[in-house]
Amino acid sequence: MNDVAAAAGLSRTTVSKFFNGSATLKPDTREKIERACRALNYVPDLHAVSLVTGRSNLVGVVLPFIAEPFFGKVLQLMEREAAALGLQIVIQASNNDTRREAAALMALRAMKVHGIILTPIESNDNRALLASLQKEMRIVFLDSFMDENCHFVMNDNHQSIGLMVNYLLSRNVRPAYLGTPRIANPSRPERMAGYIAAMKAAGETPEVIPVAVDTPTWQFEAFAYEQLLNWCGQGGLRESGAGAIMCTTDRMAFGAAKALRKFGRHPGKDMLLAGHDNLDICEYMDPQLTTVHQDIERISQAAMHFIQLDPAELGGRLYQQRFAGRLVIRESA
Amino acid sequence: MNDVAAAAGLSRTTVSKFFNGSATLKPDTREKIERACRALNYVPDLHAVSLVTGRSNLVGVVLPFIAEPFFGKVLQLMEREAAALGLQIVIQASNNDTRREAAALMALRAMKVHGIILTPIESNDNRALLASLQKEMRIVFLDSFMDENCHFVMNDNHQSIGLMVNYLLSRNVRPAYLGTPRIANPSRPERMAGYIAAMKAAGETPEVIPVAVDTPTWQFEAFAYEQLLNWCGQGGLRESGAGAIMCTTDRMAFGAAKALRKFGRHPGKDMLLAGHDNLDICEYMDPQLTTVHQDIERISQAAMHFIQLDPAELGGRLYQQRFAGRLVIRESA
DNA sequence: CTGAAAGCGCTTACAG
DNA sequence: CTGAAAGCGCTTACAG
Repeated sequence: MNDVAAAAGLSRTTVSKFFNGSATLKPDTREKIERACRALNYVPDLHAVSLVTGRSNLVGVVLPFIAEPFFGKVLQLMEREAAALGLQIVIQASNNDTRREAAALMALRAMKVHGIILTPIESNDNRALLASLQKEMRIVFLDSFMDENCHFVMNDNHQSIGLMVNYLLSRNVRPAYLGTPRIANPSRPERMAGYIAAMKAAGETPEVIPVAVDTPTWQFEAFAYEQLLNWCGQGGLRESGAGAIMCTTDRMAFGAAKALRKFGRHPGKDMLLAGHDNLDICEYMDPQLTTVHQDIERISQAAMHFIQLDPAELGGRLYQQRFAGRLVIRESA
Repeated sequence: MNDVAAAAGLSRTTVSKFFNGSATLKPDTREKIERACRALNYVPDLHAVSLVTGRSNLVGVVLPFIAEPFFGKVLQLMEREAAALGLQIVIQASNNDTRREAAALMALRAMKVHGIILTPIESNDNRALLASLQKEMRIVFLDSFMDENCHFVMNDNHQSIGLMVNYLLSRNVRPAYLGTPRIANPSRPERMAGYIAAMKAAGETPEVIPVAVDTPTWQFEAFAYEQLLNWCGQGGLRESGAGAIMCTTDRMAFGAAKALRKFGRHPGKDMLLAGHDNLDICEYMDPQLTTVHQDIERISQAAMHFIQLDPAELGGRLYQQRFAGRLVIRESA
């Protein structure tokens, strides 16, 4: 910066003002600085800036897994938002390990990140840590949270599940429900409750497919495949009278389809099948998967919007947003 | 840090040594410091550390897209490596836009990142920028590069494609080849050359499916679907005599399967179908996709290994690694 | 609109 | 093994 100031024949203060967007600089001065920067290939040292200002242009994102298609898409959308705001994303995966999650959070704190976007693991291990962190920095929960007393952005599960139940009923089939493994809070109970409520509202008896092993796995396809195989093996298909299997995620529907085929069924023909999320790959499954689109565009936008929000604007209120899903009808139902 | 030093009754120098892993501290001293840190909930300010040391624990990763399943998986694996090395990943997506790519690179430079892992866009726009950046910082190319004069880690395309050609020939079918859209350099020409070479070596005539519009798209499924639809529509299926469609990526195989079905073919039965990469979803396609597994575990590891390598260890040599693929036989071929 | 000065929280020789 | 001092590259009142 000294060099730039010297080359431009100005003081460091003036150069600093230039980078902080001061409107009081003469066009002439600006140009001199721009020229000097270009000549010296100068870019301000962000660590020095962060040290003195006490904040950085970094935003931390902590997700259970990065390669999970839903999270991958959300991350990509958030990156676009971040870039537009001049923010950089530091990405960490907790890998469903509470210690990794805690370490990631602490590292982000040491970096004085602008804020944190977090999809927490379903566990109480980091409850205290999170509670104290929430006091000193901006933290918004995405898709999942510990308790209602936080900022969050997520899908409107009640609405989106209701949409699918009613659509399936309108096709004159009774959907049996296959729920998520024990990982996503509060989406798991919310979606289940949404299914039950919508069925009852329509005067139908809900049928939740029993889950043999309720381990907190992220292998949705394998989980659904095994649970449904089990159910079919025990005569569930015969006894149930359900005309559709309604899954809480697309990935589960992919596993369910495989299990149905194994039992000689043709998903979309003699047994309707529905997912939830609208992953890109749905269009290329056979049959193409009918699902509900989560509004990940707005979810991602809202999360990043919160990060750059001046806390004063919230006026002490909690930032809590739920976005409505949209039915996407394809071949499977 | 002053507070910690005071609380522990020591000087800042000593506390600093503690964090920099000096072995010359008395156990007694260490414990005092640890206690003080815990009491004060202290973590060193990384920006101050970076400012004075001139380097950070940040590593920049620039990919064309984050939600691309292959990149998502690689990113996840790299994050795990980074965490183990005490590094943090700053992720940026170029979105196939050279200006975004240039901006990402400059931002990473301003952050004094430890190094950059880059999958460049196929374009010459940032050639000069990259050349100058390569001189001042560690940059390793992943899966793709501009010219051979760089550090890179990637799949051994010649080997992996040859593997599939020979497998298909061993099943007594002649594979026609559907190549990647114009985006991946040098993988696209390498794989094509690998196919042609393997066919010729086996005494067979190569058959490359002509591509109508060679736009640089990342919509692999849609691209393959359209190209194959075109080809089938023009009687390619009838005239070719090929017994298998060999695709350069799994995602293309998904699109190809859809096109084949549209023309009344049954992938895996009356027309074999093969992919490349071994995405997780392959197992849940119908038919399950036969493919070749890219060794993304080692590719990711090697990339991160390079980042934390002391340049002196290279002794001026280029770090260039190609990893062999592995055949994964399922139902489609 | 511009300049001189203090300070952000650390590390690193250097001296003891 | 520990302490006093300088300095990393910026920003921010403050004075002109």
